[in-house]
Amino acid sequence: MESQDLRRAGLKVTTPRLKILEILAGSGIEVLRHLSAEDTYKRLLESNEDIGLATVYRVLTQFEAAGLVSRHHFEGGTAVFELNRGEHHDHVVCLDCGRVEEFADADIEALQGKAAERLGFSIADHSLIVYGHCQRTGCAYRKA
Amino acid sequence: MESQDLRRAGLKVTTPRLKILEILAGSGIEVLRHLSAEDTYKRLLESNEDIGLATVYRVLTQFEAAGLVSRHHFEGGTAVFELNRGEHHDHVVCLDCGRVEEFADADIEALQGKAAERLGFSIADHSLIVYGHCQRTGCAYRKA
DNA sequence: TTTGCTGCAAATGCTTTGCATGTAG
DNA sequence: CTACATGCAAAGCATTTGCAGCAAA
Repeated sequence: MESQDLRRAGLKVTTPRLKILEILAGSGIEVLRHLSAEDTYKRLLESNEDIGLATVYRVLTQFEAAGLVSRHHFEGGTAVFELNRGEHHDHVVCLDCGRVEEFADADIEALQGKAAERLGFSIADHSLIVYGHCQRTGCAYRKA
Repeated sequence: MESQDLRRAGLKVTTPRLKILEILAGSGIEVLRHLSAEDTYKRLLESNEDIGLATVYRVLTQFEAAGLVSRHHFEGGTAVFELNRGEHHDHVVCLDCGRVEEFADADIEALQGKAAERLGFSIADHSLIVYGHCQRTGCAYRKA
């Protein structure tokens, strides 16, 4: 039950929070994993939920603070959110169709860490995004 | 002469463009290498230049299109610009003082490339930003 | 009941644009 | 002279916030 996650995060269990968590968790489909606030809002409307956009932003921000979701800034001024599933990973974004794929590479992580240490930094976080073009059928239809 | 760079980029040589290029190039000091539009604008005012903020944005955007500068989105909603000096590099940003350091790592580049290819992407670009805390004297005074 | 949540509308911060004027080539 | 640049003010977007009403515990 998702209510547990909310309680554990010290948040009251409310409809908006449950529904948003559901939407983030429900779309197991990888292409739909990364949602903007607006995307999430639209999904809520489609589900006939009467939840304001401001609440969506508030809830997503709280989820982020609670460690339930991650916020990413892919290019285009709009932030996207994704449910945390434990393991860290980086992203590849298709410039044509917006498709987002994930990958994890321990070697890259290690090298990053070394580079930052060499400069006298203790690492708190990092963001690695590769932009490219995917060679998939159906590509380019989402951006249009 | 910097006018050459402008002409080569197909841009008319005007005072705003020259001054902005100067500011970006002039501050060889590494800490001052990454400037927001607002930062740049303030420098212009300090130099008694009567140039509007809108022009700063326009010029920086043109410079980016011409390949003269790169735009980065470090966390915080504000874009920063940096003069291109040929070699690609990544960034480490101090969360306390905002200091930005650069590093280049061919191994990371190669691994990124492989990861993206494995997913069926041809790479166009990428952004790697490490956030951390620098252990420097004077740290934490810039953010305040 | 009490504390914390929500919706709405207004405010914010960064960036872009329309338009009349100015200027490089 | 002509095309492109600039300045200013207004518009645009994504996101945040103030506040009165609501709801979870």
